[in-house]
Amino acid sequence: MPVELLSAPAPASSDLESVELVFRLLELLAAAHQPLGVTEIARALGISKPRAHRHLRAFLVRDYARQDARTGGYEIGSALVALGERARERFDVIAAIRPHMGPLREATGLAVTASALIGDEVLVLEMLQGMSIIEFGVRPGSRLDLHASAHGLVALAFGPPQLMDAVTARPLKAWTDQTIVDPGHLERAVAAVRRQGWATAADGVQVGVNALAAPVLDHRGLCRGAVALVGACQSLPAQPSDEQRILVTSAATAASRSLGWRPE
Amino acid sequence: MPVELLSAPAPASSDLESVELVFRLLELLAAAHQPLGVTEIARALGISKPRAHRHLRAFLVRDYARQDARTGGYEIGSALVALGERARERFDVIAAIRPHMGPLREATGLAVTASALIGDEVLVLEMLQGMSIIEFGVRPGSRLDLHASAHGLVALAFGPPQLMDAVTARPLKAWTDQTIVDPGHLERAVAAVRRQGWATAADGVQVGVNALAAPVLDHRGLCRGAVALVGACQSLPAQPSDEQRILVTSAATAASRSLGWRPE
DNA sequence: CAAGGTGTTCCGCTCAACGGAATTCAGGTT
DNA sequence: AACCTGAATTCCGTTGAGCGGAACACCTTG
Repeated sequence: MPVELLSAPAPASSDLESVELVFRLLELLAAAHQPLGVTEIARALGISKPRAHRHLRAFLVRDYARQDARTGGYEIGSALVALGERARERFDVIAAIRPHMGPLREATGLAVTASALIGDEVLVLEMLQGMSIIEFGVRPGSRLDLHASAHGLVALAFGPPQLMDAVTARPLKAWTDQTIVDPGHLERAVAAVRRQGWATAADGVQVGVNALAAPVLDHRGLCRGAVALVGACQSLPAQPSDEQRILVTSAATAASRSLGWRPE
Repeated sequence: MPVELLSAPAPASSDLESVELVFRLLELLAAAHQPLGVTEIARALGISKPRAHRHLRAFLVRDYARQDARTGGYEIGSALVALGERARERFDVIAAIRPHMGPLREATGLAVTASALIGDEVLVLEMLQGMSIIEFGVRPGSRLDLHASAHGLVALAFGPPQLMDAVTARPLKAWTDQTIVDPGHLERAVAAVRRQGWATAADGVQVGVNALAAPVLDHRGLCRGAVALVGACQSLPAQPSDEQRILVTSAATAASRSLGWRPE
């Protein structure tokens, strides 16, 4: 089972409560591991049974939910698979990285992740499981903290300069006691990443877990995302082997080239 | 660019127009290739500008949309990536098939697709691109016709018997003049698939395109989905090579085993 | 600097959508 | 077979969430 490395989804509110409800219902269905009954759903969302039922019916006609033929329970529908894929495609870095992920996994035996830099967030778009008995990984769709993850450090080092301001504006969350929380310390770490062209973040989010990331740049030299290896500290040490470093950076370089990036 | 093999999404209506609107807006954003302005969106959906704006704001707070910092345009947000992934995970066949897709692609050089049998639909969950210059494929999230695709024939042959009734209840759509449209013909084709353990569907959906599919079965011997190769008829002939057949069927068998299936 | 295009906010009105109650259905249990 | 129990579903009269026209602020562009 993959270790969860994602930051908690921020609960939010707005007017337009009806829209809010649609999203809460979608998320409830997506999180459920089995079909849910109307009553159950109504209770979970704090709404009346007729309301839940009406909404579910509206979900059904567009395939955002499906109804189990035997039990009558409701579960998440296939429309979301298509929609999620469309959303993912839009972040076109993934197309550039994908072809290099498989070989990277074969060569290292470790989990491989690809992330994109969207606004001032690092979003994990794809993951291939490693080959060890105990699996690590980050789920696609997770957002990674800029100061605590290897993906994030790469983004800070090679992404737009205002990223750093956005991060230091808020206090840095200490996921573990190894997480960088001091802005000065972070500046130095990022400078080092910029110099060496890759980042690690041993114990940054989860003790015992390390990642090794390298930036994917586009034709203008802007950082569009990153490729990373993820593994236990024993297989992916804080000082990674030359081989590991070279494999990751050359995968990232290859992906960058297919985005039109050219060295110097 | 991948050839589109998907059946057209059925437009649908229900009461609860507010829910409908949320979905139409999501789909519009997902389909767009660039950020859209409020006015543009309002026009496309046939609603007033304030309404569009209010809805978009509600989308923003939950990350179902994001606003481009420079232009102020709206585009699809990261929440959908996570949601789509969750939806996909739920169809657990994919976890069983995934590990065998990469090697299959390496061995054949063709595109590899994985599908699940959800209710009486075949849903494409994952695709790896082939290695030829011209790419074929089916987008994840697409639904395939049972009578016209290799995935579908496998589902008919190894899935629940009532599937066939569901299919023959409606007239069979002729995608090309090679598509099987006669129920009797379909019965015989399915019987053949059941005997040989794999299916092809040359020109079934698109002239010049063929697929070779084999079933993935669970611990009870029920068909849960399929793995398939997709390619041009010249690289994947109507009568596939022994090598191709063996590669696909053994990948499917391996996936079946990991779902608990045991031979005999 | 007016003219025409954006995005955004305000506010009074209205009908879409709500919830309580009634109804139907499925599956036990006596 | 009759009776229950707890589920899903439908009905319908009521009402406030959310609508749209109008106003506003902010850009370009001629």
